[in-house]
Parts: sequence; structure tokens; C-alpha cells
Amino acid sequence: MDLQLPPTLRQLRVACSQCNLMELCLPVGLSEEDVARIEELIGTRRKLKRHQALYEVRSPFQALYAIRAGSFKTTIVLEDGREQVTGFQMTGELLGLDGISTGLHVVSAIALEDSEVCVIEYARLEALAREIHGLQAQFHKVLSREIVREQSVMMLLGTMRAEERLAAFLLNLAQRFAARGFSGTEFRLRMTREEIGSYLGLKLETVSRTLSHFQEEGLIEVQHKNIRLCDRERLRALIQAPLSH
Amino acid sequence: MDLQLPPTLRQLRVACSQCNLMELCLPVGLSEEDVARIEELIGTRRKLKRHQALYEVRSPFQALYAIRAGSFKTTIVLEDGREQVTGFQMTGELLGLDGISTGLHVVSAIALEDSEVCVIEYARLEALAREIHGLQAQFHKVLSREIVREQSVMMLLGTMRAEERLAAFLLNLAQRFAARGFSGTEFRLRMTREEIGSYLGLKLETVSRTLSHFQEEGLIEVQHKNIRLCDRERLRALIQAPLSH
DNA sequence: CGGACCGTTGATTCAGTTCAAGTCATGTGG
DNA sequence: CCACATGACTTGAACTGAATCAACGGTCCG
Repeated sequence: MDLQLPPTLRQLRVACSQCNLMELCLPVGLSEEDVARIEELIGTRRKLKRHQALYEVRSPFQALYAIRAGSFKTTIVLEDGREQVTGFQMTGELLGLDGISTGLHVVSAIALEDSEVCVIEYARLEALAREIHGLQAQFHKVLSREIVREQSVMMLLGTMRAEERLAAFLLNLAQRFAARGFSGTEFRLRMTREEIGSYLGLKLETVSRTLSHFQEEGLIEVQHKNIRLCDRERLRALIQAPLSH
Repeated sequence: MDLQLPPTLRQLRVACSQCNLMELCLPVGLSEEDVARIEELIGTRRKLKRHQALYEVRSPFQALYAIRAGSFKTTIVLEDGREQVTGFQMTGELLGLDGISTGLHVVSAIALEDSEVCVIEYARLEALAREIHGLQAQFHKVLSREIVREQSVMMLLGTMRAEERLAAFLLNLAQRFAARGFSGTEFRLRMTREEIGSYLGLKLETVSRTLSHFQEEGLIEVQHKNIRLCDRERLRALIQAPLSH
């Protein structure tokens, strides 16, 4: 049946039920029939090139976006031009939640590599959430999870030292790669040192130095954007008791 | 009719429609009849003494709390005991959103003064949100607003200098007091210098020094916990261009 | 009314920034 | 397909904003 649709429409209809991100995305824990109904939600998909904006700050909000492939950063800009990365999002994660509050986006979402998202029209999501209990519950959890995530970033920025921030960052990335079936030990950073620094409240030089330092200590191996975690336990211990010298 | 109920029950039934916080709390923008239905939601109220916990980290989540009177801080604790204040909440604001994600609270909520909250059982809220469109919409906005608020704290912690952080903090408080019908120019801090510092990622000495500095500059008057904003414009300007000396 | 907490201020230290120089990688146009 | 330009990363040296350590005054609560 799908095969009879013209190619562009066929592309629109790759179903949630067929998507290997199902258990990371909105349809978590839903029955088969509910997932079928959710598929109505996914209007279109959108491809983005590296550095392209999925949405910009102050643009009107109408949709959420589920990342199907690739990764993004979200950034907020101060009037004087200073920019802060507020998050890095990868496959299966939802973008756009910031817009619900005022109807305008307060961050920009920029692709870190060529990426593809599922467009979830918000009005339809709200309507469907009223009908499907599990979808409502899951959506609320996603919103709350974002609140919790940001709280741990606040912790990181407010009380941790540079080493601890980097360690927490690497472990968090590793854990998310692992949850997606990739190696949690060896991975490629999709963002620059400057973007990492912006996220962690550090300068790019500090990020670079700290990574080198970790390498000297045998905690990780760094080769450009390729990271290998050699001693996860010590890295984890670092978060509570930073290297003392 | 209310008067015929025993005192304890009467207390339970002070209605949203009678509450002067209505336009700050969940019932924003609802019709009279919908507000009447929301009143079913508000199970009980709870009074807390200063320093008392409304909920503790890791405690099971079943309810949200609307602050009826008083104020709170939310804190998150690292395993080594370091603590971070993640927010200050005042009248009309909602507490407990962090628990939705996992069913356990990830922060503790502590009263900064003798306070009172309305208990909103979460299961009932979800059920009612499925029926009342406006309630659902408003609840999602509240969740999103918290995400946005935390993003601006991330900005503050990640890219601002001590002076800017304090200025942003004071202006934010002023704006919230004003929204509640209090003076946005003169107010009393409900929290200690240490708590402010924890929130802003500064030490209490830095908070104290910076406040003194603002006073020398004629930006504010400080007397213990009483603050008076003398020059709002310069304070605001500070956020983009910190005092250079 | 006494004691613990809260806040202020000063001197010193230090983690991270800033400035600078140079290497390496990437990708674009000739 | 190479050459060159640009952006990304590393490392070093000097600087600085905020932390730390310390001492003291004020206040508020029990």
C-alpha cells in the first residue's frame, strides 16, 4: 500500500511503529493500536544540513520535533551577543518544548550534522493526548524529564569545577550513546570544543586542557573528536572528588 | 453553606474562584464553570513552618503544590553533600513538577518562611486535564515555563559574571513581587546570602560584597534582608555591560 | 538575655580566563 | 586533484575575578 504512494508521500509515512526509536521517543509504553493512532500525529519529516536551524529564537511555535537521525544543539543568546548552549540533543529526543510556554521559541535549535526530524504538530498532539491516556502521561514525563535534566545542568554549572563538569558531560554522553545501542566507550563528539565549553560554562581552552589532562591521567583517550573512555570508574569518582593537583 | 461545614473541612474548601492567586496559578484563562470543576482538584491544604520540607528528594511523587502563601526554595544535593538551590518559588507558583518524570522527587522543597500550599493530586489533575482543554493547555504552559526559566538560569550560571548574576536575580525578584501586587522597588529577601549564592553559583561572601558594591554605586539600598532598587535602569544595563572596575 | 546564626569586610590564593602562537584538519575553488 | 584558506584544537604564559581563610559586628530567635 505504501508502495503505491508517490515517493514524497511515501517518505511522509514511515511509521512510528516501524521506527527503531520507538522506545526512546513519545510512543513509550503505548499499545499497538495507540501507536497506530500516534502515527496520525507525525505530519511530515524534515531534513537539515549541518549548521542549519530547525527553528530560531523568537520564531512562532507550532510543532515539536522528534530527532530521527543526527543531533542538535539548542542555544540562547543574550542581547550583547553572548551565546550559551543550553543542551545537546540526539536521536529520539524531542526538540521545541521551550516554545509551548509563550508560543514563541526562546532558543534556537541548530543541526550539528546532517539530520532528520519528525514534525509533530502541537495542536494535534494536545488533542490526541486528551484521548490517549498513555500519550498524555508520556508527554508529561518528557516535559518533566527536561526540567530534571536542566536541574542537573544547573548543579553542574553552579557547584562543579571544570574537571567535574567535563567528566559529568562525557559520562552523560556515553550513557546516551549506550541507550541508543552505540558504544558507550568509544564515540565521536558532534560538537566543537567551543560548544562544549559554552554548555559547561567554560572557555574552549579550558575544555581542551582538561581533556588533555584526563588523557595524561589515563582516564580517556582523545583524538580530535574521537573519545574513548578508558577508566569509567575513576571518571565517575572524579565528579565527587576532583583530582587534587 | 460553607459555614455549616466543620472548621477543618471548611478550610479545605476555600475555592480557587475565591483565591486572589487565580490568575497566577493553574486556573489561568478558564471559564467560570471550568474553574468550578478545578476546585474538585484541590484536595487539601497544608501549612508548613519555616525550614520545614514540603517534600524531600527521593520521596514518592503524588501531588503538585500551589503556593498559597509564603515562599520556598528547591534544592538538589550531590552525593558528597554539596547542595545547590535550583529555584526560589513564591505565591501562586507550582512546586513538584520535578517528580512527574520518574515518580520520585529529585529536589527537596523547603519553606523559607511559614507557608501554606494547596495540594493538587496529580492523578486527578491528569484526568481533569483530559476533559478540560484549557486546563491541559495551561498545565503544559506551566511545565514549559519552568523549562524556560531554568534555561535562563543556565545562561546566568554559564556566561554571567557575579555582578550580572546578582542584578538579574534582583530584577527577577522585583518583577515577580510586582506581578503579585507588591512593591517591585522595595522588598524583603526571604532567603539568606548563602542561599542566594548557592542559587547563583557564588559564595555568600561574594553575594555580600556585590550587594555592598551595588549600594556604593547607588544602584540599590541594602539593609539586611531589605532591598530597595534605586536605579533600575542602570541595574538592567549591568546585565549587558558589567561595571568595569 | 544569651548564643547561634547571619552578614560584612579584608587579605591572600587559585582556578579558569585571556592573550598569543603555532599545529593540524578540512573543504573549496582553481 | 592539489593548494591554499579557514576553522578547530593544543599548549604556554600572564592575568584576574571569585574563592578561601579569617576576624569581627549585628540580629534574631528560643
